[in-house]
Amino acid sequence: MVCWSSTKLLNICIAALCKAQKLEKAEAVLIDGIRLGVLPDVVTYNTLIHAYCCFVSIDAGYSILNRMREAGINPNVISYNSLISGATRKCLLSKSLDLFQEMLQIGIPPDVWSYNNLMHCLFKSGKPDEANQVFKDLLHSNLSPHPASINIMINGLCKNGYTDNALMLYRNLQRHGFVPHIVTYNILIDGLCKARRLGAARRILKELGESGHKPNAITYSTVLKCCFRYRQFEQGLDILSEMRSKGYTFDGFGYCTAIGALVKTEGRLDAAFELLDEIEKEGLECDKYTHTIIIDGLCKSGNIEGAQRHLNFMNRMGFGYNMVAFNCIIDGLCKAGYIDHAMKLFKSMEIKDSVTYTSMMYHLCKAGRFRSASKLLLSCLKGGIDVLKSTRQAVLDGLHYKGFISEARKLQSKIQLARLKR
DNA sequence: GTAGGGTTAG
Repeated sequence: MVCWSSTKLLNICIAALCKAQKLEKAEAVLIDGIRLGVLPDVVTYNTLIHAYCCFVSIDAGYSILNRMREAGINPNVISYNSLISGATRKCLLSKSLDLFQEMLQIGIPPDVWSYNNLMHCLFKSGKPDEANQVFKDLLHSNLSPHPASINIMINGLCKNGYTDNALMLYRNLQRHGFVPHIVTYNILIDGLCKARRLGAARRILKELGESGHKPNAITYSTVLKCCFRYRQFEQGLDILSEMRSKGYTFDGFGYCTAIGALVKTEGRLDAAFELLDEIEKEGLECDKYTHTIIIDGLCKSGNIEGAQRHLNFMNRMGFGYNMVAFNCIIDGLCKAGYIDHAMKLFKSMEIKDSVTYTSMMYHLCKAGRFRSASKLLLSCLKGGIDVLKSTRQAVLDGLHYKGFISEARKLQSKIQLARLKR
């Protein structure tokens, strides 16, 4: 009795450490436990398998399976499901299939989640026919499908371009008493939107309203994304205000979707800034990607000072070094004709990438400053930074055009040398 | 355990 409860304690402790990604500590606790006579059980090892699959690798998870066998504990369906779901997450189809097969061979009967994971993995790997076969196997087995099985099917069919089949399956199941969940509605709305089937998407949205389920944050960001994708800006903004008036919950993700779409598709910075205010009021967070889209939008609209101010604002907010924003500002400065200013900023940057270089070189070439561009190209070659072929060519052509033939030849040979080294 | 993504050059 004492032993049983101490194993349970051990498991709670290991589970907490695994959840915090402290795998080494979890292992240490396991070793200490064994030394004190607390025997790990199948739950202990399954917890470790799950954690290793999540944070290390499937192979690391599998080695725990071997360790548990050596300790005289037989793996169960949960051990295998953890491995298969890990493989599914990483889209390792052959591993998923092997594990499923292995499970059957050693006589562990798969449960509905084994099937679900396998279906999901097949869909993610672009094998809808095979996934459909697994679904049929599930229906013919003595197991009953979980609501998630249906969702995985509908989602997989949509993602693989079989929106009609997804809709047919949905209607068919409904006739047989299937009650869709909010997840099902969201999957269908997204799938139909992406397939440009807006009428059908609207019908599902209406059904969702009539079902008694409440649309959630995912529903809204899906619908919003769809509105902006098809340039229905006013409708998108209407949906936003409708949500506000009805007091629906909306998360930062949804706001970011809306802001990004507004700026990228039509340069609607006014509306974007309004939403940014609203995010703050709601106590939600806007991520660095969305802030960077705003900075780029400001640059593209010619408001480089505004972009600079927004970058300063990001710094004050505690966002780290934002190379992409610098790249946007450099590009904006060049396009506005302030190449020297851009060059100064370029030189001050702590970290640069191929975009920084490509952008700067392109504009130097455009301004006829081929020798400066050539210098930058040389430092790219030295630093192993990739540059677009067209930009490389522009530098070479420019040197030729200006009559710097020997410089062009030297550069050409250095480009070839760099290519050979790779 | 299944649903909504992402930033910059050319």
